[in-house]
Amino acid sequence: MAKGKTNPEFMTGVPELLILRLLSEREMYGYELVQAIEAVTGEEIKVGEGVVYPILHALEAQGCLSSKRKPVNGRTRVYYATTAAGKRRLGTLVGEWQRITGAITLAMKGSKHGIA
Amino acid sequence: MAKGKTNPEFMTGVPELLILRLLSEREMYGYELVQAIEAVTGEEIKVGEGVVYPILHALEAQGCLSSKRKPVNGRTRVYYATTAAGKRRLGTLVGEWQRITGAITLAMKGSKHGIA
DNA sequence: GTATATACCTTTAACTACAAGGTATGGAGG
DNA sequence: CCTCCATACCTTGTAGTTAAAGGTATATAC
Repeated sequence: MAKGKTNPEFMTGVPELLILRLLSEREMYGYELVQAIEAVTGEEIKVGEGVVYPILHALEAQGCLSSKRKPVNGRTRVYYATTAAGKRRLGTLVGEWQRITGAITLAMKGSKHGIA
Repeated sequence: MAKGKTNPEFMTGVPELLILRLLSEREMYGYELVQAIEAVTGEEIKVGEGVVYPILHALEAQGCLSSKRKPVNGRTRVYYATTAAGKRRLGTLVGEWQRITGAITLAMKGSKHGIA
């Protein structure tokens, strides 16, 4: 099936980070997360449902998320919220993100392609 | 063989970015790059030879790098240097990196897990 | 002579994002 | 009524990537 490029540069772990970040503010459902990610990143990052749902299921299986089904207008929504383990996981990911970005910024210094 | 975790968070594309960045300053050989990456990132990022060599070969196949063999003390070193295409590729990657980090910074704002 | 550092390389495994589909309901437009 | 689109859930298959673990070989140090 898939023809387009997979695993684009610098995207590994980003969907999980954004999902945990958004759910740490308020509970949301999958379809809502897809649009919320686009919104909070200024339309720069877009993830499909095929990315979001597997991550939600995996995080729930790990105990990082809790879910509850809510019927709304005949449709069923599955709302997810972060657990204590989920907040710890988010903290870990944020730390990793800062570690990597810090290292890259350091490595890029003093170049015409420099970042900082 | 492999048992440990592969594809760690936020690392996709990072080795290629660092390799192109280092080679844009001066020509280097594979074994040297492994240690240089560790050095310029303040020991935060370490990549093995099994990561570096395949990337060097792929970039050369794409015309982003040129190579020349130099015998040194009985051993053979393969020095790589960036071509014009390699510099363009580096520019693209840096742009992507800034786009993603900018988007994440935006998304993380106003949280206790915030970045900026 | 044995171990370590140098220097090249490949193979295997695990993970991940993405595309492309599939199912189903409700509302709007013709 | 019928079609289309948005909503809302989901799975499957593929390609690309890193990392670990090997394999080969030479020079130097102990």
